[in-house]
Amino acid sequence: MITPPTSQKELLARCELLTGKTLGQIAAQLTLTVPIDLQRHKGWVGSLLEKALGADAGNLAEPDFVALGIEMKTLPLNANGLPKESTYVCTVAMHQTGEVSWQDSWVRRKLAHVLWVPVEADNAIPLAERYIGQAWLWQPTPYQESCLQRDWEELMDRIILGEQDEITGLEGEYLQLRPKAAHSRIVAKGISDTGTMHKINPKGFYLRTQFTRQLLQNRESN
DNA sequence: CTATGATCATGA
DNA sequence: TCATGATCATAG
Repeated sequence: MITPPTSQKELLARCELLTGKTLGQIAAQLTLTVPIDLQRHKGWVGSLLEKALGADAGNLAEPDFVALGIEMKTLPLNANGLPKESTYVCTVAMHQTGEVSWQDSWVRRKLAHVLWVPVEADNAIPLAERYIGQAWLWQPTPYQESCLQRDWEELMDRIILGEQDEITGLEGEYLQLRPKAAHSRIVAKGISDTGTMHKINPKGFYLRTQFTRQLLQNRESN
């Protein structure tokens, strides 16, 4: 187990050591085996890089680097070097609905300070041969945050009205709400328009690739 | 079940 | 081709 970085500088220094390495090389250093593909190991790349960088939050609802308050996200890149998938942020909180503000929302806390780690994700490249790109730290600009806040407030308004089941991934310019569960039959507690609990399929917030593509493009300014 | 980490797979 | 909805693994 690698000790957590004690400073932002140390974290970035560790990232530099990973830049230009392959997933196979990193796995070898940690004595881990590389799966054939990600079909049954969807979170493998993220977990590998967390271990390599010394993330210590485990599966707690905390930023990956607890002391630094920094969340790490891998950014899967397609053959053109652009983000390939949306980025999961967190599940929608179904408790305390009606009294959550953007300022203390889970989404805002998660995205307050993010270490983005680009990783090749073109399926034509064997997993072990995929390269790590240069990671960078990001904090939302006031404009970016206002966009996220607007999407979040629109979605939360509907959830508070008990319309969570009607929300589709089509809504939200940069932040969307999509299913997030082991499968579509699992149920969680939700809230109806009358304020009573009922069963619904859990959903989570995701950043659209359009948003992360802009972050990648503007990464020098962050 | 909920949290962590995400990508898969299919329809449009 | 690409985004939405569905799904996979693991820990507690």
